[in-house]
Amino acid sequence: MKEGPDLSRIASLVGDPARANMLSALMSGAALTASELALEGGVGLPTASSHLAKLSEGGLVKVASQGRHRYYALAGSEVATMLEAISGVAASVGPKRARPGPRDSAMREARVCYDHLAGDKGVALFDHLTGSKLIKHAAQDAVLTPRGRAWFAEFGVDVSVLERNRRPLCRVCLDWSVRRSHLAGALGAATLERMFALNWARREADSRVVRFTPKGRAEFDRLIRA
Amino acid sequence: MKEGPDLSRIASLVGDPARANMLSALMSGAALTASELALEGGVGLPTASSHLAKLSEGGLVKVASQGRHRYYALAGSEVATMLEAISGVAASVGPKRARPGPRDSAMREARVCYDHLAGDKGVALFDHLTGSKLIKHAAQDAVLTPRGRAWFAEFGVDVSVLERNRRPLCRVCLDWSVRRSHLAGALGAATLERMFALNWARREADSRVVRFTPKGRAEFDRLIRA
DNA sequence: CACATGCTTCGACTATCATCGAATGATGTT
DNA sequence: AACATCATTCGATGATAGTCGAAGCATGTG
Repeated sequence: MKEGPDLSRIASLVGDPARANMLSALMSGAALTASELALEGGVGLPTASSHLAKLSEGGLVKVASQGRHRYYALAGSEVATMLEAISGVAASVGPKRARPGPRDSAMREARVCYDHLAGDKGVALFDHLTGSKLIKHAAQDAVLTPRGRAWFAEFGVDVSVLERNRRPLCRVCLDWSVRRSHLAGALGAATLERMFALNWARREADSRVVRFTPKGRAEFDRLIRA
Repeated sequence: MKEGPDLSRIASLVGDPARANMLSALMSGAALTASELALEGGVGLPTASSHLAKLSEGGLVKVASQGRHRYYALAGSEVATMLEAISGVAASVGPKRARPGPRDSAMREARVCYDHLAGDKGVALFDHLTGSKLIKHAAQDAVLTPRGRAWFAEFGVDVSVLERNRRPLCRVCLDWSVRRSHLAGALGAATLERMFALNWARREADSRVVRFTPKGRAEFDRLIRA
């Protein structure tokens, strides 16, 4: 009863929510670790590992061991094209967003993407950073300008400390709710952390939603308007 | 934990083998009935109905009631594009045909596609029909030439009887094993039936495989070589 | 009106698979 | 060498979803 080019084999790999989220995260082109993908998928580490084994076995992702990390990435552009095509159908035939729901709109406004800020707020911040020439955006990466370094220092993020870390300072991430980029990497993480420390926002329990306080919202607006 | 454009929702629809086979069958562009799709999917009628309800609900297929038949077709070109993209990945990353298995190779050689002959044998027949100008192939349909009518009469198929039926005489169907067309419609069905009657082949139990007898194989070769 | 055909719904069963806790392996750090 | 971190494997559990038989609808035919 088996049929030709195994459509269902590939589609069922994408058909699991956790795996679909992982693949979406990899659509940015970046290579992510198993732990990062576990968070993206909203599952535990063992589960994620199992999923990644299946994706790898199925030829959708490739893995590169590097130290004690294992970096996963999409296997090729064909896979990315396929995911885009599926997204297209999902968006067109599945408005399904009849009643977005409170949780959903909150996710669109601000959410955690691994450890940095995504959603409208994340994109707004990124736009300001590029618009004011505080960072220079090039392809998958971005570099901090001298003025940007000062700007972050004033905000309370010590860039020089971050640079001692192995983790890339600036990364760019694409999210689904807006078709735009936001800041990732060590700097993105530190920025979100700083916002939490300043009590501008806090993370909702058991969710990726970031909920801003009224004060935080005002301060944030002032920050990116300056 | 829900994510953006619901990738997994769409992909899981395609992720079931029965549904994937149904969708593949619909890739020909033709509208098929629930019964036909049940055969394509290799499942019973109740199961197929359930699947079709899901596909319809999910926006992948549209349905048109016409008398006591319900004709299912792909919802749009976007869906077809997506299926092609998935097929592309399936074909490229999933040769997976390491050990095709006996059943599989038999399926490739000759199988029933609803009620007509598909696989290598079906394609070979179709090639002969077009090559010898016995039928003229145009898009989704085909028309029988006068010489073709005589050819089928000699083979033992009375075309004029078939024409009294409501069912289209000539249809063209695309199959997965070869990327080519074979003959469907009332004429395709009658041809296969005639081959069974001549004892050239018989249908394997609980399968779509058509197994040719040695004599049948020789006769068939002679038929399409003449 | 009875009957046949095509399809859907219902109910029950089953198998597959996603999930996580705990343990193990692998690599880098102190 | 001891420890910490990242990741995988194993084992057990639970839920989802595919499957079909039987019955119910709907539509066409004698």
